Amino acid sequence: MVQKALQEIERGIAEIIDMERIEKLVRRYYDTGEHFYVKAGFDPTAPDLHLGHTVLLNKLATFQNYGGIVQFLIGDFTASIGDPTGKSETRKILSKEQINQNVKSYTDQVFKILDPDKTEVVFNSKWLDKLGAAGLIDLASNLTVARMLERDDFSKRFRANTPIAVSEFTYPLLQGYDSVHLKSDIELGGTDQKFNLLMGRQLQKAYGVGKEQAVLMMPILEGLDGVNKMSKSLDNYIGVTDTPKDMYGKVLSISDDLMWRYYELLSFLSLEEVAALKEAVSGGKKHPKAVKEELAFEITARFHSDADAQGAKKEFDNVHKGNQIPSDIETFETQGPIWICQALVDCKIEPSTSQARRDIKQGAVKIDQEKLSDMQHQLESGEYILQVGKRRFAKIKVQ
RNA sequence: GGUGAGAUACUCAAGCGGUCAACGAGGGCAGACUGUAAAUCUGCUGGCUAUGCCUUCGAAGGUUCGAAUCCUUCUCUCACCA
Repeated sequence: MVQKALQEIERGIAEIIDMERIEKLVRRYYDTGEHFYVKAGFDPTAPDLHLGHTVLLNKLATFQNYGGIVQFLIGDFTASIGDPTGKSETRKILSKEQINQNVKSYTDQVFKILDPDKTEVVFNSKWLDKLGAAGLIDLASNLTVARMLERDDFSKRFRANTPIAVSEFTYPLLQGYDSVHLKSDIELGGTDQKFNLLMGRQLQKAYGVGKEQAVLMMPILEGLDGVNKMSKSLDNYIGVTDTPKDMYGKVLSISDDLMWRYYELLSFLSLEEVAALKEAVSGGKKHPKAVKEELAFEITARFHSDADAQGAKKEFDNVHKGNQIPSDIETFETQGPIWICQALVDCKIEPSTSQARRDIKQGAVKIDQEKLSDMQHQLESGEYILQVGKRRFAKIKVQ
């Protein structure tokens, strides 16, 4: 039983520090029923969860099955200060109301995956507000600058002569201090968080908490482009609240290589089953697209329903195999006659008339499935389906 | 505090008085090929019913017929020194 639990815990992880400790905790749970605490920190600035987050959340859910109580930490303190990390992208300072609102939509989504009865939502402003200057200095004395510069992110930027604000040095410290306060047994995070996660261990020791948290790192999920990490700001994400149609379509748009990565990190199929699929594809027994469809279906069904996934698949096949118009395109009304470029902008499928002209020039614009070449074309009264490229559609009613 | 270097479009990065809406690369969009995949090839990539006009090269002023390019002040970054 314990063996099975440990196997499941280890699946798909990138790196683990102090596995012995995790083993002890799980074993103790089976022997005595005593729970342990698993911490994971979240930034309240981005309330829209995407599949990249679910990699971690799924792992947290696994721990809940084996005695873990999740400490769902909202980093509201840091968010209210602002973070100079992103080059020019200065983080907006959030108000309390905004944060609360974000957290609500956050937890609504999170509890689709996590068990609310085994989750404690905590805010780090509760103890960090009280830390004070003296506390911060005391905290900072636990760390040398040289050590701080070992962090990958910092050393790179230091060498590249890009600015590093002194305040940034405090983030790892504060994150580690959270672990001190919460007396966490295990902390989960992405591999990019390694330094910060280890800081928790170090500080727990320094502050005599009596335990040093084990650290478990999940791989970073690549976004749709297959290169960068999945993130909202890069617009290469699949949101857990995406419509079934979008979700299905987005999964199918990833490359074949990336598909295997998604299978590994997102699918609930056993590793053996995935290996079998891989074998079938490389042996030519299965078409990669068919395998990708299965994945798209699984993921869509998980966040919506089987019926929704069915519908999404049908719609997709109609549009792309049958070359039909999607069923749910937006309709706009306007007065005619209207210049085609203006109409495209009004329908929000082109950002500017300049861009519309360029696309017409390249033969990317269609009216009722017919390619348009006349840039000066006027739409008379009637109803038209406008299309730009393969995936931008709109219906327009001209009076 | 002193000295020096720098800030250019989504990102990196040329340009250093007119020919600059600004080389090049990446990214993005589109076309061909496909499986709305990847790879590859091609075109486009500030706005405006446009062989022209308008707004852009950290900010504000100035010199000039003319400035991203020269001068002044300011803001920010980096390096060395203290």
